[in-house]
Amino acid sequence: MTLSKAASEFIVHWGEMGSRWGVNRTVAQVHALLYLSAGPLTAEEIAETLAVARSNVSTSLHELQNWQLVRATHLLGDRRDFFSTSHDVWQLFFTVLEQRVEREIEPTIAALGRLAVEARAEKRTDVTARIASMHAFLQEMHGWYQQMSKLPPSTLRSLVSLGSSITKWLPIRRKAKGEK
Amino acid sequence: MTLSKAASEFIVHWGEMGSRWGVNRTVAQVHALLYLSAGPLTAEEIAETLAVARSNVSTSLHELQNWQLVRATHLLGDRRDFFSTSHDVWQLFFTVLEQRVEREIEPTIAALGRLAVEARAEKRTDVTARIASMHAFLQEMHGWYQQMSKLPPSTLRSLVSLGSSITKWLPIRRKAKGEK
DNA sequence: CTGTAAGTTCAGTATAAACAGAAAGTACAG
DNA sequence: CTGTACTTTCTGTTTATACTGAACTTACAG
Repeated sequence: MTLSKAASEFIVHWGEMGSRWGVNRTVAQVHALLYLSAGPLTAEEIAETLAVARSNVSTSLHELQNWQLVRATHLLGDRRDFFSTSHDVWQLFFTVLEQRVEREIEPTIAALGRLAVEARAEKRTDVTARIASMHAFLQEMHGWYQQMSKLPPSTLRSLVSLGSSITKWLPIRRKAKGEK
Repeated sequence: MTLSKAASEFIVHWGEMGSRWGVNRTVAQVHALLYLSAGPLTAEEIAETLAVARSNVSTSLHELQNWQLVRATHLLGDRRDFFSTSHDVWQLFFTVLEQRVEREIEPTIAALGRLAVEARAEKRTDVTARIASMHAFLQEMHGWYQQMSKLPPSTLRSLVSLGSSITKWLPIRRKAKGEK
């Protein structure tokens, strides 16, 4: 399979973006290719198109499957695995978000909770306060994320398209005297 | 300066988190140290505390200053630079967000805009649609981000603590017949 | 069984990034 | 000026990770 110029540039750019966000370049490129592809592809096709080793594609596809971003499908009378990803960008976004929250944010919150207790035991008041602030912040954001993730996608999209005009609907909140 | 166990673990964890999100480990550790520190520190102190080369600290501090996360201050009669960062987690979060949006998201949106035009010219209808969807998604999120970033911090924090209950305040929205 | 096509795992190599240490630069005190 | 304290820049080395190619495994057709 040969790529159009635009497709190829898209894939290259996606690979670079991946690198900047801690995602393996090949993994990101494989995902980008599947995203652009009209139908499922075999590992062989992916390796040829991206000009990387078959083994590298195998590993990357496993990684993407672990991230729940790619799934394998089969054709009657064909032993090969066919791989595909969602074309729904919102869904992709939430999958990645969900995975990163689960793998990185939640363990970090747990760790900070422990560290705050530890710091307090060490009587380092300032350090304790700093760790606790970070912990509280992550917990608050996480709580918000969890509530948002439970809303139906259509509501979520409405909230995003409303933007800051959402504040118009809220009960009026004014700063009390002396409140900073 | 010697670190308490909790402080040291916090810094190590922060360094690891940095790595996973495409931030240099030392850069993340220096920032974590400054975050925990009650007052400004010299590069020398930072290098000793983290046990890394002075030159590495110098580079990392420059990087952090480019990211607007750290600033240098001075003491009368002291030629050394003293470095510090905000202790306000929300502010730190928004600074990082702002920088990453500026450096990565905005250029990506621009690139996708160009690629969508290019794909259309190549008459690759499916690829065009896929690139355009990604472009539209990023634009929508970016628009939302921009509006949110203009709200006063207190309003923003209220929105986060409201969570999904915000939907209660919205004009009732029901799915029209046949709407999916 | 045997051969072939597909998929996976593994060991070694290559690459890019991080890092240290040395060298150079800068600012100022005396 | 000269020496010292501090900072930056540069070069070579180290390290971590990505990646390849080969060996190995599995499944199945003939």
